[in-house]
Amino acid sequence: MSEQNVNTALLRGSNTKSKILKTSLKLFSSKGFKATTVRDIAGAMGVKQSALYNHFKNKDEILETLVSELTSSAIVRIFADKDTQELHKEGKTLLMSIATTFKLISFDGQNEALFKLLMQEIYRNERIREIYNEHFYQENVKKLSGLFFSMMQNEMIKSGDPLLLANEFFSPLFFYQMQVSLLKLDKKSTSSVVSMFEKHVDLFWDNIKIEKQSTLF
Amino acid sequence: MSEQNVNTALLRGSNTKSKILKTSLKLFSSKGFKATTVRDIAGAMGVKQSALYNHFKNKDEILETLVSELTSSAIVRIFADKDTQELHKEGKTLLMSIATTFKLISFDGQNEALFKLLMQEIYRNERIREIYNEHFYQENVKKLSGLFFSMMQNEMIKSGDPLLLANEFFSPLFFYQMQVSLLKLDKKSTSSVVSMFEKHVDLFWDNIKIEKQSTLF
DNA sequence: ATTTGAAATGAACAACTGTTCATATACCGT
DNA sequence: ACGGTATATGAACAGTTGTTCATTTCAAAT
Repeated sequence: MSEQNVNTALLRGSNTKSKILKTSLKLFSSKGFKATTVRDIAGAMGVKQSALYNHFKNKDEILETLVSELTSSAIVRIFADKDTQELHKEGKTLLMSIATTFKLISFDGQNEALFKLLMQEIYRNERIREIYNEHFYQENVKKLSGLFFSMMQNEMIKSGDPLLLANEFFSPLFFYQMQVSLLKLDKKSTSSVVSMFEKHVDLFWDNIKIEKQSTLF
Repeated sequence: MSEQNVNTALLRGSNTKSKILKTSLKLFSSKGFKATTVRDIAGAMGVKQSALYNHFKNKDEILETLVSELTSSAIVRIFADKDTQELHKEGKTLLMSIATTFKLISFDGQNEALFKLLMQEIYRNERIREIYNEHFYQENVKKLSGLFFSMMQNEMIKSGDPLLLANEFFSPLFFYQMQVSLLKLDKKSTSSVVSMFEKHVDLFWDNIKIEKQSTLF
């Protein structure tokens, strides 16, 4: 039975490995890396602690693997599909879709956990700080900056410092995302913060757009 | 010798207690609470671990005491001296002084450590989350909101949603403050971020102010 | 000089930590 | 059916953790 081959091949090997990663991410993101014990992880997946050492050299390697996944996660790839294709969309629509991507991250379990892991370990783990800074912050702000520069040249928005605009557009989105993750921790309502993502884009666009009425003359 | 009395009174009792707090804050804010051992704290102040238990019931009580101090720290009291007296200042000047307060926090050792402690433990410590949310976020945003409302009534700025404006003014300041603390960790230059505090106020004010030229007619 | 009380010490504890390793188990290709 | 390989187990380890406590130190008040 080749079908069973495939099944068991998936069940064996990499399956428990990915289960370890999944369980570890859940625990690390809620208790923190240091406070999570190897026994916690094993216990949560109904296995003895020594079993984990068939898949990972040690506890640190589990974290390192999770951190590596961060690079390819949605958190870091806000512009993933967008970027060039949608560049010719109406300006505000593009900004809104970026804001929505931010917003949705908070409501996907995997991404939310990765974000919480990032926030909790960023002050202790130099590698995480590096990924945050280069991939999450710098890269996205640079792309935003380029986007605003194009918009200025196309006379869609007022001219100014594109990098400043990028930072001012980015930072509230980051802040609201953090607020959502904090509110969800205490099971509080997130609705008022969630609406801020769109309000931010509305206000931001109103402030930078070139008024159409002046094209009359 | 009454002079010696005063000296030894200061040396005894509360002095070692405050030294424990100072040392603990330094260690907690750089390694995290869980990763800092009682032996670390005692060792850093040249004393044996058991000595700490004459001043605090346990390790948690040290953290709780530090967290309590948070409520009265500059981090939480952005509006401390400002508020009512300066309300009649020119609008932009007031906003700029608030932004400067934010900026200066990152460059005062004590406040910087408290901010890092806050950021590192906010996902694990419910009390810290509560203080952050009520005193640092809600309270300041509410005050900002009232400020913008007054400015709208005095026709200093365009009318709109004051709470939205407050959030949009607050969130970049918070973000830049976090950026500074992260850059300083890796001993990187903070100059480009530091200049953002002022640029933020400049741009923000330009967007909300009522153009003076229209008062000509 | 003696008493007193607060603060520091040294030693020890029990619990918990990450990790190792010989052994057992289950499943695959042959 | 068999042998091999990957994975799981049980038990143990050495080190670290927070905390306790009887004893000592030492300056202040009597």
